[in-house]
Amino acid sequence: MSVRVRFAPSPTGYLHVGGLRTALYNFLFAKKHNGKLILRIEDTDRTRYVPNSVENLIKTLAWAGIEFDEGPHIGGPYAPYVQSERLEIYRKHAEMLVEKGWAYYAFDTAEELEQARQKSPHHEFKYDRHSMKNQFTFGNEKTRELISQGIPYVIRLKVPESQEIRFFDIIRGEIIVNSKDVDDQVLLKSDGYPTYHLANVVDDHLMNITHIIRGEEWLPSVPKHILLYNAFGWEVPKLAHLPLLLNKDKTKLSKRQGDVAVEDYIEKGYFRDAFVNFIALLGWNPSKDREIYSIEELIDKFELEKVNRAGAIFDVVKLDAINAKYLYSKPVSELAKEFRFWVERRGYLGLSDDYLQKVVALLRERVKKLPDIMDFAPYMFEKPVQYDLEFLKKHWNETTYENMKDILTILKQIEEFTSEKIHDTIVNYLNTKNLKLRNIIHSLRVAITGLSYGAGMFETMEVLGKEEVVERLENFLNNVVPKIQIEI
RNA sequence: GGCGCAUUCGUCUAGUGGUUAGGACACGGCCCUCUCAAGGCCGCGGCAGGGGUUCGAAUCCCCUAUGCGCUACCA
Repeated sequence: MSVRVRFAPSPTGYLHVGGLRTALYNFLFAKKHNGKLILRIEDTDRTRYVPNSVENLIKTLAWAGIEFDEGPHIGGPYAPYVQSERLEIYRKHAEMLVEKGWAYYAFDTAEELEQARQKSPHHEFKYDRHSMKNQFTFGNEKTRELISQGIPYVIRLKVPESQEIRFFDIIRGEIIVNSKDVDDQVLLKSDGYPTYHLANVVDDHLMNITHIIRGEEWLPSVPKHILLYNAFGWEVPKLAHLPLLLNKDKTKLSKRQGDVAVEDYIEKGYFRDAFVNFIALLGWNPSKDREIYSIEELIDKFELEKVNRAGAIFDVVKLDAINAKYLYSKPVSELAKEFRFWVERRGYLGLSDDYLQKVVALLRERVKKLPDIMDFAPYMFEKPVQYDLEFLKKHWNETTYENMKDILTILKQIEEFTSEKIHDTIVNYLNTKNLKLRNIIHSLRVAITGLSYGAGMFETMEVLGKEEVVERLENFLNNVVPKIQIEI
């Protein structure tokens, strides 16, 4: 049978980076085996539904390069792909289970259950079908009567008293759980919606899913699912439970401790391929001495069997390093195109492609992310508004002003304003004064950029252009120096 | 509390009975140098602990510890 896998998120807002990794592994696995990737929306909790999150999810996944073969946005042979549109299917299956004796009606209210839970000291409450309000304690006749009267009810799974449930996980191997530790899970809620467990099992079967690849937090509920598959007489799909993505303190990755929404990282300017590359390597690694992989290579090398079992901490520092590697190796023309988006968003309009290319080429090795260039070197976009006086003080002496004035004069005479020409011109001048480059270059840098750091000074001047450089120097000498004279 | 899963440098990981336990990021030093980077070289640093099995264990088994997850009419 050909591979069919699914990504089944809840529409509760944004796409979590853990969700992206789950989606990515499903995607890689599907592509690797020429299978299909299905998007299924698990919106069975009406209280947590957030409008527009499905559109958002799809958009964000598309940003990462993950496209689906079937889903609510494109349809498919197993539609609908939104669980809230499949309510009758779940009800029918839940009732089928009751008929077969695998499930039963129960009438306990949420408050009653809550109270019962309060009584047990440490979360040790387990639903007792022999003492609470349900089909067994009430009898079939009364149960029918209550239902016909419209009394709210749920349908619960009748879990065997003591039975060994064993299953095989591709990543973790064989796992054995005794059914005495499994609760009589609610399958159909009193509002008519199914719980995750019922909907998931029914849909995975009806949609012919061959492999369930999902987060480790689902591992403890697999026994319930096995019981359901058995009750229906269905084959259990292959299982693979992925290790969790963790915060620095090793708890499950969550808000509060940093950004968890993929959108946050898009917003910060990480490259999609770098981000996907990073995420893919959290919990899986195809080799021992490489970490930069294109999506095609990831697909080619992906193996569920090689996925790690232990959780992985999401470390932004490492992400930055990988993003920087992409930044240093992508073609400048491509980067400039993308850079324009960020630049214009900050309100720097009307810059030429040529200029942006030069700026990127000059500064990309000094930052981690494309838009960081604007923070690192604002002077490439606007005239300096502040000057690093602390730094200037260290390099300024009684002759600096006159030297700089002379340099301004000779710079004006350069016809081809290239970094080599600028360099030679200034060095020649300094030689006549018996000075070294280091005696003037730092002050010059502050005068032109306002900062103590940046790309090579001559290259920077070339990119800024003669007119701009002259203007800045004149302004510095005529207007800035008099004002700051006392301080330096 | 119960059940489950996990445990190799600070972090991501390679490793599947015989390796000086490898790489990357981070960190430190040196080189390069007009600053800041990038790059090159060097260094720091790890098999949670204890028992077995074995000629030999990071690798297999058991125990302990620790961490995490689940324990909802949430997913």
